[in-house]
Amino acid sequence: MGRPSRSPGAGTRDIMSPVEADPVRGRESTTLRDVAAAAGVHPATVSRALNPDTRKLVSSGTAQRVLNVATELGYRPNPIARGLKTSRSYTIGVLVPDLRNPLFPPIARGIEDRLEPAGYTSLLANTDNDPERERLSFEALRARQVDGYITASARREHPLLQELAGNGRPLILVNRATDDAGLPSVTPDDSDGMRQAVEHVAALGHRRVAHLAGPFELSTGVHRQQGFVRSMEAVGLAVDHDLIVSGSLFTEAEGARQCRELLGRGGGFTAVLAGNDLLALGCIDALREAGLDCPRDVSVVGFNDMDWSERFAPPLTTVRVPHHRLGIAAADLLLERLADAAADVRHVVLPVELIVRGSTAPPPDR
Amino acid sequence: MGRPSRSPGAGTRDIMSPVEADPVRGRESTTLRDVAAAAGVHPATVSRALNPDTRKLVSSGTAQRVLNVATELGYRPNPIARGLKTSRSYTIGVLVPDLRNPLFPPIARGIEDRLEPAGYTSLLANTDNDPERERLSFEALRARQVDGYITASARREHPLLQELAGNGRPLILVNRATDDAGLPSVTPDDSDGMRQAVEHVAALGHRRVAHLAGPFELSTGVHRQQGFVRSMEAVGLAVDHDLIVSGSLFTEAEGARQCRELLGRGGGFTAVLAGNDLLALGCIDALREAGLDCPRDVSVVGFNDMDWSERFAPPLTTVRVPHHRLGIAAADLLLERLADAAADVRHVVLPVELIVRGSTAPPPDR
DNA sequence: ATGAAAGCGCTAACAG
DNA sequence: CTGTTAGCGCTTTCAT
Repeated sequence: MGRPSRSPGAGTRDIMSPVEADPVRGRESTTLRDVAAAAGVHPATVSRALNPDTRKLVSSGTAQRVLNVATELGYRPNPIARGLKTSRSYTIGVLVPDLRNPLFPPIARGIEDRLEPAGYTSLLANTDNDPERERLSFEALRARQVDGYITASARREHPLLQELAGNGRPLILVNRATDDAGLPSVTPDDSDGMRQAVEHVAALGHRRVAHLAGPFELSTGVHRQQGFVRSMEAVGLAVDHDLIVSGSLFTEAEGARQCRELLGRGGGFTAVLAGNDLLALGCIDALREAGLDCPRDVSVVGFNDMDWSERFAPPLTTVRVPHHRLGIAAADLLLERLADAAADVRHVVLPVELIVRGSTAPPPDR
Repeated sequence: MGRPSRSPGAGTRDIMSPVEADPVRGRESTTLRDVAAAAGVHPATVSRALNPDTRKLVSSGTAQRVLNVATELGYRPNPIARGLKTSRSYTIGVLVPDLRNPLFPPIARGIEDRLEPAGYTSLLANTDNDPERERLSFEALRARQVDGYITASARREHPLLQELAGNGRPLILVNRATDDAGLPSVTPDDSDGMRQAVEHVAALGHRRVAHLAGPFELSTGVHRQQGFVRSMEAVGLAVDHDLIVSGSLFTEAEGARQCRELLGRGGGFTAVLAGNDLLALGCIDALREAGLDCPRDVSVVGFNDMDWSERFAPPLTTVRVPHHRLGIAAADLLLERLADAAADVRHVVLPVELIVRGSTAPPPDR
């Protein structure tokens, strides 16, 4: 307040509030035309002066003046109008199965962190892994004229995504990929994560190692399972197919069910590598139900390193997936294709890291 | 394919693919004009026929025909163009401090769940509790012509929000409120939650009860603190101001710091009621550092019932806040004001419920 | 009940 | 360098 630094000689209209040029009904925002009128130039000139890409088309004198007038008037370009003309909305659609799954907030955040400096905003939609809902969400986003999509909802076979790929707007897959390599993707190194987990329990002395597989229709489900099988062989452990139980969901309840099934098959395992953390959590519950302690009787390894896994009882040994960076990388890929629609289709695979905590220990003595 | 139901006499152009009227360059989507041309009516008529609110202005015959043609051509209205005309975007801006804070995903999800059936999409932005970032986010949302805002980022004194309130677009507060009651809000019953927590530990036999307060500039911080003081008095326990330690953040690190401060003051407490779960978690850590066990030596109660609190070591006794419903209610309030800008400013307070788990127990014997 | 015409705010040729 | 002229796709008077 009372700061004197206002340019004094801005004409003779100092009787009016200089900034509030609008009539009383007020809320109409100032438009390009208003700026043009105030600066004494044509609207098109204002447009050119205000857009960095075209600014060089206008004399730096007028450009400066226009800029000043614009800020003075508090001019805010209307991207809707611009979008109508340019058919770009500077909005991108982000689809996730469910934001409440702890995996997705960091991914979404990573996407936003990368997109925002580039002038893009993201429209987030939850699909609940429901194809119908997903289709609707894509429609809604498409209707909003998003410039591109990033989805974390891919299944290995996913006709809808194929279809969208030909749609004209770029589509990036994050966390999960389709079998068809036609779509750019950013995924964690699932099989290497499993390798680290296998080597860890093998080093602890476990020989009978079980795997709780994730859904087969998801890349994360199969890649981790494949990684498990291959790494077991690589470290010279027998792969007993009775010790691999398939799952249809990545949930705690499913993990518990799988674990019970495993136990029902006769058990005899001392370590369980789960397809993800929720499965691992459910597994630990089922073990406890059966009177088995983790890690004393059975070691359990998760996958993802979801938030607070270090606080669980026991603290979870798990493979850390850099979800935030997954989001950043996906946004990068999208930006790349937005700039050049013919850019190569890339598949970025991010390294993962085993975090050893309290849910793994040497096998019990015989 | 091959369906015969196409009006036969639509000219003589049956030599062209009937559906794919677009030239090969294809991806131009079909517009109102295309539908009009195909239906043999004026674009304005199509507009009227397609909009439920104006459909009655057109004969049911033409309306039906237009509708058919529209679906046949796969017509999708362009909300951008419509928005330019009507200055409504059917988009609402949602601001949260950080999506990675487990509080906010369920709120965001609740908002989406309620808004989507009403035809609205939400634009989500993270503010990191940074006023500058918040201002930028609001600008970005405003620029996108959102029809309204819901923010979970309110501080008790919040000039920016006051300012926005007069902005013409409705603004709803969720989870946290401002001191100024001028803005509609949906909040948990913070003081009642504290009452339940106080009564719980009192019933267990605790007399020396401490409070780790949340940030004073947040309504959740003060209301819980006030609830603490009042309820302590109500149950006849002394409020020792040495047992109330203020905090400046809702984080685990801050909770640990507060707890150490409490310990440094001489201790003598047997229960700690934390301003939220993260504070409680940090507190338990600091207790452990000091060689104290929760709940054997000190009982701890959190606030929020964040996901997986039942899995922590020890499972957290905490006050459950219905975050998803908070989001739904906030969306309701917004919809209400969108329909009637002069609707009363309401303040919805949602009930909360103490969930007793393993972090509370009777005080140790002397 | 429908058509004509204008325009939301902006950008993109095309002139000059 | 800057002004003219259209027009993005839709809605809305105003006529008819």
